[in-house]
Amino acid sequence: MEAIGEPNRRRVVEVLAAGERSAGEIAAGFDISRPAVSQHLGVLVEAGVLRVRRQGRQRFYSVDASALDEVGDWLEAQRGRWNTALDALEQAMDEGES
Amino acid sequence: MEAIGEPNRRRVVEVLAAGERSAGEIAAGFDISRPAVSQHLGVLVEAGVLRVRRQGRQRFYSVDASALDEVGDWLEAQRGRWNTALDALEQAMDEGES
DNA sequence: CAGATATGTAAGCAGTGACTTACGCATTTG
DNA sequence: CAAATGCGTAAGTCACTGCTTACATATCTG
Repeated sequence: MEAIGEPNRRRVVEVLAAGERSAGEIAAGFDISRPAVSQHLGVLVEAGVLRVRRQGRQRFYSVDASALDEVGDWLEAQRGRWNTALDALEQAMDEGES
Repeated sequence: MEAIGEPNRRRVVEVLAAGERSAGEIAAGFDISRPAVSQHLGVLVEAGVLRVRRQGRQRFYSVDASALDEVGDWLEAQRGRWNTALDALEQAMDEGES
């Protein structure tokens, strides 16, 4: 789930949150080249965050609903790590201020 | 505040949460070389997360209490970014499931 | 069928960041 | 004062990652 650490990929997810879009439509909203976006899409699909639906010569991407949980868990894990440090700090500070 | 994104640096903060330590003491707890730790310490000081106190030939590092807030803010900002995406997603899912 | 369209893939470049070794500088110690 | 100790700095390596420019592939369209 490290896939969602990249800003552009986060944006892709945000865009797709509004609904299914074709690769071209998605890429149109970015300044980077279309292949670059395509690569990001590939990473996200690989990570299970997105799904692809082929229709004719187009490919429609959408967020995999089940990924919601995973993303949430990942977020929590990230938070948890820091909270470990923060908690220790706060505690130390409180004690030290005596 | 990007400084605290690196795992080893996070560990440094955790270690220092227990109290002030000399550079050598800190480095002893890591597998990487002493200079590498020194560099991490430098970054953290530069970022305002740590303070240094020179005493003789030793340098004692400790967490800067005021950094607590900044770290917290940074964490919140990170969360916020993702929540933007997550909120949109959840909303879209809820609507879509009709 | 030939050309256009929609998209992925390959290959390579460039920036970044963490790490290592080597070295320099101050401070303590015998 | 010379050696030892505690650290930081310099310089260079390496891996990773995102980007770009070709190029390949599949599908429509006239």
